[in-house]
Amino acid sequence: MKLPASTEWVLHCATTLAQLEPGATASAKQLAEYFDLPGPYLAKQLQALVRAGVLAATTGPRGGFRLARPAAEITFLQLVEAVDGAAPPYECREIRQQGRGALPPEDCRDTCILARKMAEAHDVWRRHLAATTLADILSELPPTAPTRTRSRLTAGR
Amino acid sequence: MKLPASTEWVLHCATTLAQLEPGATASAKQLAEYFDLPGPYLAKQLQALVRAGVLAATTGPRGGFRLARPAAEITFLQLVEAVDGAAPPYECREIRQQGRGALPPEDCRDTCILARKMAEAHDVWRRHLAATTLADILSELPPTAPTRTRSRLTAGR
DNA sequence: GAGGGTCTACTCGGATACGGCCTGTCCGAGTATTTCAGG
DNA sequence: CCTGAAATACTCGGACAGGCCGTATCCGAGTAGACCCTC
Repeated sequence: MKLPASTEWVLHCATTLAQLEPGATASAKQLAEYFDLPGPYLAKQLQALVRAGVLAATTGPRGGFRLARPAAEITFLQLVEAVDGAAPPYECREIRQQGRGALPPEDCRDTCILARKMAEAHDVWRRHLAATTLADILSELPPTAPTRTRSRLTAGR
Repeated sequence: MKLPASTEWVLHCATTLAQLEPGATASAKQLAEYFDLPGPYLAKQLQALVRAGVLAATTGPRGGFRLARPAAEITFLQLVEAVDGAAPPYECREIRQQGRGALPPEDCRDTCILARKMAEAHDVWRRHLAATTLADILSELPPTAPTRTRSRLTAGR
């Protein structure tokens, strides 16, 4: 069970975008240089965030990405599932109904207990990530962070 | 973030072994036929459980696998991490210290807030899986299950 | 000086190769059982 | 009938290929801005 490395990228990029003044944008190239990441591949991940409705993109000069909603309404779960997908890690393939020990269908009306326990754990994980928003992160940053971020980000403009 | 398909296999196999009488064993071939799984590959996963100290293996005729400890002391977490590894899914590569926006080391004494939040979610997940033991599963099965399982399992002996 | 058209340069968006891990398979080492011969 | 050893068949254990997903890269379509020419 491994999350893509791009998960860290989008979390940091979203935190960075949340520090811009409302309406301002940052291009994929700027963000890539800000974190020393492969630019085109980072752009691919940011596109996924646009498809998920978390980011909004504008083309042309001075264009780029910005948050599609207030930072308080963007959760970690939305960011993670945008790049990794929302499929649960444990997939029940109903092996209890296969082979010599196959259970009869009438004993399988309810979902498998094992699958249910695994799904519960996944639900706890999702809830924990859904409880944290970008606004929570910003409130824990030093007050001088946004200005520093903005200046360093636009240094290569 | 995806768990191996063998996760489901070992959960079901461990539940099956927990239904045997104490000291009895079941071979990889028996378990494979019981669930219609690829035998050699299943054996590979069961070996991982042996290395993790969850199962004990005895060779020779009438040999096979059995639980290394009472069912009440075997948690889902031990089973899952035996086949998938204990590495956390989110790996912080400290990209905050790279590129144009690199933070100075004195601002990075504490672990990254993003990594901490992700680690918390992973901890919640692990705790939930650690709270469920094989004994809990057995208590939710119908009382007739163990005898049925034993007879079906040894049918191909 | 003001306005309109064109031109440019920069942006996102999707389609295309490479590498690593999971899946699946095989064969070899070791051992408890079984068998059989001898006493 | 009992004892002992040897043969045997069954088990686990680790080493070997194939396929799929994540990683990395490229080029094309579209657009907002800037420039310049004209009135």
